[in-house]
Amino acid sequence: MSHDGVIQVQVDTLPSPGAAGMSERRRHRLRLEISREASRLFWEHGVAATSGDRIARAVGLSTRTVWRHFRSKESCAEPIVTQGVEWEMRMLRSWPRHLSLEDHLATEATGYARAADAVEQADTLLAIRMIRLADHEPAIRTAWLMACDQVEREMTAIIAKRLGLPATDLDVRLHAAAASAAFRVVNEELGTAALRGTIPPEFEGDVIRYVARAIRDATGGTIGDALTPPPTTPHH
Amino acid sequence: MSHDGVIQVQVDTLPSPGAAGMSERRRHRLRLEISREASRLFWEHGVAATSGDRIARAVGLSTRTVWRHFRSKESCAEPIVTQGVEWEMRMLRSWPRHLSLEDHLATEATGYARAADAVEQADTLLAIRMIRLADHEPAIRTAWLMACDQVEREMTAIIAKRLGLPATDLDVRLHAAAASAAFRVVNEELGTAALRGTIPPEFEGDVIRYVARAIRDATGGTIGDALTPPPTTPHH
DNA sequence: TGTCACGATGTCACTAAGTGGCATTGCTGG
DNA sequence: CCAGCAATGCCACTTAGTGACATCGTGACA
Repeated sequence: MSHDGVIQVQVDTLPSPGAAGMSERRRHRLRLEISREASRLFWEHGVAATSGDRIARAVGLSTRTVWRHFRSKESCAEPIVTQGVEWEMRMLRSWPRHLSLEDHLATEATGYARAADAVEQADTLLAIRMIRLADHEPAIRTAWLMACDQVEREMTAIIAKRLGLPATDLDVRLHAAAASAAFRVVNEELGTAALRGTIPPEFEGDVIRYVARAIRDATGGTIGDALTPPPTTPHH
Repeated sequence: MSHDGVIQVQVDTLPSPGAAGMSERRRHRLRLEISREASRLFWEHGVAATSGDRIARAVGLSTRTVWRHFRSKESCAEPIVTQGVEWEMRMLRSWPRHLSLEDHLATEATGYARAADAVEQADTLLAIRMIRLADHEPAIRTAWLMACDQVEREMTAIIAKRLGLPATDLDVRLHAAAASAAFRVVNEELGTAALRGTIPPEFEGDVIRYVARAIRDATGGTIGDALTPPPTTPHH
């Protein structure tokens, strides 16, 4: 694999005119906009009944341009789905060494709840719907699994850094895989719950603690504790 | 989702003429045969350069028939990939309550090593190659992730049974997800190692024990121990 | 201000992935 | 030997996705 066993797929963007091209930001926004319309159409009419043409028309672009930004119809769902887990990723990325996972999640989550605006909330709803669609639409499931794949990569980097080990270390990869899998399951559960309008009993009271415990369990207890401030004492 | 939050995708077979049609066995064998040729071609020429026509010609069928058995080009890789993890699934399915995971894997693995014939070994090699191809070919990665998805389902059922909990239980799903993720990573690592012809240091001596420990860790220690013979004492 | 450069988009022709419909084959029980 | 039925083949068709080239918009610079 790319470098010693770490699976590395170019996830979506085409050969990426990104570097020297359209500002990353603008490109990203456009992709997101297309993804919004695509997701809406997928949800309303199903994937099969939503053609590339229709997506393009909905967003006011030529079909060709849509294909310039997405390699396939399904992948149009990816940005919305990815964004749906982005804040969780941000949380993990900003997890300082001197906090336990529970504490960090708790502080971040409250901050986020305040910050979320209407557009973000609508996007989150779309993301949830896509995850749910993934149930019966294999094409969308692919997008969801790809997003989870991304999460796993991030998680690998974070865990590697936290333990002071290389990202190729097998234990690191195992923990990252297990932790992100736990994350995925909780997300699926939360998603369906949100659509049903009910909260599953396990989450009563405190989702944060549940997530933190899930990750702690999935990593055999290795990931979750606060580490002593000086960055030289990983206890592996 | 299909029934309360458990993601359930019809993984590959078309609307399945299976029930009243071609004997399951024959259908399965044919799919496997197509998958063999497809995988070989994917490996030798890449996915993009392998058309449905070519696969059909290679296996001696009309293109139309190939599409009758597979919903997409990529999914042609699935049977081979799935079969690559099948024996592991068989192992887990046959895990009796009174053995620890280590002990069970140890006994089963030796039995399997003896039983594997030439065709099986060739298929396994193909499977490994597909997993490796998944690195750079998103289409194939999908197949691999789908296979892992299947493993997770099986794992869910097994764990549920072992713990005496419903398969929809959140803890069960979390453990299953974490365990099968660990499984996946080990498989990826073993695959690349096998192609390199070297054995990663972590596996020195005893892969079995490593796998067992990985699963034990990923489930926070819940899955792995022997349970006392009477089926009424899950210690959760 | 004009124009030059360049990247994004549009247009159109084309390849290839799948699907629907119907004819043909081949097996199986009577 | 025939009736019936599932599997396959064949052909026409739709649609996802690409390549090549024209056009447009914008920003830098004389």
